[in-house]
Amino acid sequence: MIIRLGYVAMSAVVKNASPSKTMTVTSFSKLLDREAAIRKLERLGAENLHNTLRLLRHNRAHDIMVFRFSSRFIPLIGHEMLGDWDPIPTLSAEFEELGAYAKQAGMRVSFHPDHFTVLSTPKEDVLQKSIQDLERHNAMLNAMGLGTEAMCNIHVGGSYGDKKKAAKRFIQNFSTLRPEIQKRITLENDDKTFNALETLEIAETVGAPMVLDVHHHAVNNEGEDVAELWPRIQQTWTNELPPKIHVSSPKSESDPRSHADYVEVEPLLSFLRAIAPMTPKLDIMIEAKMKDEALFRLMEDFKLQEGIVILDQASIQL
DNA sequence: ACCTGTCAAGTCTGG
DNA sequence: CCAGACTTGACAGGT
Repeated sequence: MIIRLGYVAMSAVVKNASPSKTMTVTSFSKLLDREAAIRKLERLGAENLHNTLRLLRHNRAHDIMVFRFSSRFIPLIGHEMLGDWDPIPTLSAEFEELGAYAKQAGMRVSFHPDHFTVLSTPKEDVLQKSIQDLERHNAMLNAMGLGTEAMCNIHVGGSYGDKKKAAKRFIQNFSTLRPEIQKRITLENDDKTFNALETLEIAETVGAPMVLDVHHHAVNNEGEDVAELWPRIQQTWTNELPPKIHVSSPKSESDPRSHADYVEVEPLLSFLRAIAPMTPKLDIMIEAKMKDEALFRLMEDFKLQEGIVILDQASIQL
């Protein structure tokens, strides 16, 4: 099994390279010249995209081929206060440069619209905002010139006291999305509501690939053996992409759901060894506080293990 | 330079 | 029905 490691949005190594500089509504409102205020938002967006390009260069220098973009590239995008302001065409040159770099380097990039995007919601306004959010993420990927291999990972959402009904609503709402958006969605099990098996069943129904979060599974399950679920999870990856999993370690015994600074190698390795015989390729997204620093430390830990071939700075063979 | 409270968005819990 | 927690990086305003 060939495994590639990646990390999320920002670097612990590259300094002053935030991909999510922002502006609050309060400070935007204080600016008297609205046009100038909007230009400022666009400048922040350009800066975030430029910093992200710096991160991609850093990634390439360290053989990191898997990366998730920040969902906060453009401050206040979608806020009702800004009406029909559409900064994506304004920033098309920056988006294009970023996408071209990723594509040329053969990197796997993605988005993870955050928990305000909920397709299981019973509220029409929340649903519409969620769809708009997905549309914006899709538009950014298109502006980067990337195809449907660059995907948006989301959770199923809340249960509203009746998980079965919520799941049905998710499936119904998903089916109303434009096909282009549908093709770009992956579904991830969460740490409180929709567990791995429930998420898998929904993913199978709507035909979306499932991203397994091993840590979420550890804190939200009904006794399922995740290695036993794996063949079904893997089968949701019908496109050419290798399956992707999320990996992190619990912060502490008293706070098992929070993410630790680094990733424990042992529990990860036992899962990887269990699925290796049936999995030719796997991409791992590391979700640790120390970001790429955690990735490098995990690689050091892999080097000390038996039966692992180190392929380069960010990938191994097992 | 450093510290603390606050922040667009949604959901859930508890009062 | 409403306030606060959840979670997170970064702003904003203070010293």
